[in-house]
Amino acid sequence: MTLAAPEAPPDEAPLQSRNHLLARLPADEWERLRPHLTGVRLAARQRLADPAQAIEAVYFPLDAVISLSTTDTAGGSVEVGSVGCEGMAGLPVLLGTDRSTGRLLVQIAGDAERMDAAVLRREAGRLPEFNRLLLLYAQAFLTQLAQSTACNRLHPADRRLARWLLICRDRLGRDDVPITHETMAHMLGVRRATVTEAAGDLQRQGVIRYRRGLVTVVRRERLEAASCECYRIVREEFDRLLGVRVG
Amino acid sequence: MTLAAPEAPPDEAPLQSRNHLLARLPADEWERLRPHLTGVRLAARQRLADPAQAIEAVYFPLDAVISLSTTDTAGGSVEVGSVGCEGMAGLPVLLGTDRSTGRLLVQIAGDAERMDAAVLRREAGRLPEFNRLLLLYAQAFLTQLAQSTACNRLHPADRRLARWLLICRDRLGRDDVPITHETMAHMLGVRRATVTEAAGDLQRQGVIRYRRGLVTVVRRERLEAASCECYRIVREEFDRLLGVRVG
DNA sequence: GGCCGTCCGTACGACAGCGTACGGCATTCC
DNA sequence: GGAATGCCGTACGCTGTCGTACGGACGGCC
Repeated sequence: MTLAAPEAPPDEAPLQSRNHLLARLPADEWERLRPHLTGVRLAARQRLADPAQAIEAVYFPLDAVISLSTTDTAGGSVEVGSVGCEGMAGLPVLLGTDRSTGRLLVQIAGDAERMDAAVLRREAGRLPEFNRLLLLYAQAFLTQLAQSTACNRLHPADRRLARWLLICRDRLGRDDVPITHETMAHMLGVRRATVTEAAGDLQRQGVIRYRRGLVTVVRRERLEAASCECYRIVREEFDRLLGVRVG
Repeated sequence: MTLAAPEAPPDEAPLQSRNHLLARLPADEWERLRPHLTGVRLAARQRLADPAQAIEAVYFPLDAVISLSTTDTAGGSVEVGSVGCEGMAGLPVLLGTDRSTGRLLVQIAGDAERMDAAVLRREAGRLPEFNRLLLLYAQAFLTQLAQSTACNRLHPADRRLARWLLICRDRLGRDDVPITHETMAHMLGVRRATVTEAAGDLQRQGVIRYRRGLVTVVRRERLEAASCECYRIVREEFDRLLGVRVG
């Protein structure tokens, strides 16, 4: 729910974006970027980029969640990172290439601001604060990947599930997460049955509740206790670098 | 072994660095950076940065190998990425922060060029090609992390060992890799015994040979066949972005 | 030459997670 | 109302990896 500025007619563009990166821009840079942003509605399972394909546009989610996943030739696939209102999908464009490595998939439907890749490249060179913020975000994303690498090796499935749900809740900005066991299994790189068991435990403990494709976080603090430390570590790094509370 | 330019006295600085990033700089930028580089010898197990500590300098390895690893409070630790002559250790400095996330540890002793963090920040802002190359390297490193995240989740220990050995051989630039099973176990995040078994298999197949802390790659192409596809994927991305043959 | 620290081989029980599979229950659509 | 479909619960045997542990071998050092 966006609160329009009191003086402005309700259908005018808001003074500040719901995307945390865009919200931190100084007024002049924000004004300059606004004409290049297009509000779009992203549908669940929509593909925004495929491996080895050119990235046409980058996306600043408002309440959508986009996941970056890698598939191997044997058919296995795992999420390696996710992007919500705290960030931007399409970092390779910023870093100087237009090819995606993984697959960008809309995980949870919602709104986002879209910007042409060419515009991003041009404006990042002209607007110093925009550029600085995006590079800081790249560093935060890198931390997220590094932690996930360790997490996938060291931590059991139930704690990783708790972590994933927390992240998703934060990115989404509300407690109702529309998602199925099947999808979570793909994200975590485990069997669906493993998710069912772990989620069942969490539900019996009253931490979450769910039914047919809708998970509800009931006790956030206990979910955090059930998750591995990777959640806290990455979150604190985002706070430190970008000063955004992602939850 | 560096070949000095024929006309120059043998003890003068070489015309081009053995570090692939530095080697790709145009002459003017290289000349400008050279005074700020200090050749250092890195000893095995030396720590170049610790979690949450300020990064004082970045390193461009010549034939040393530096690994970035993450430790969790339970004591587990895994390598999340490694840096050799193809890159630079200390990306956070480029991206706008001076705090390290993981631990930078010298994996294999060797030479490197050292540059003060402050100098890197300043010169990256002034030398466009230097800046461009470093950002491309950041993207390549990101790909490496993403692939490792998936790899740790999807692939069995023996294939990951083969991959790790290949990477290390490439970064080092020769077939003799001075390393113990214990250290490899730490890097892969597995038991020492698991490494012993997997390495024993490779030795029996004549792919590698080893004795007391020295692994020798005998048949490179068969090692590549034994490794998971992650090796090839990351290598091709490095080639594509930076045009360096890392092996 | 003998000692000792480091490094490697091997073994055994335990267990998390896998692959597969079947059945029940909610929706939705006819 | 009935059928089809998607989603979730549960089960069973299996495999990779773990934790631990002991013994042997190499190499440096006194």
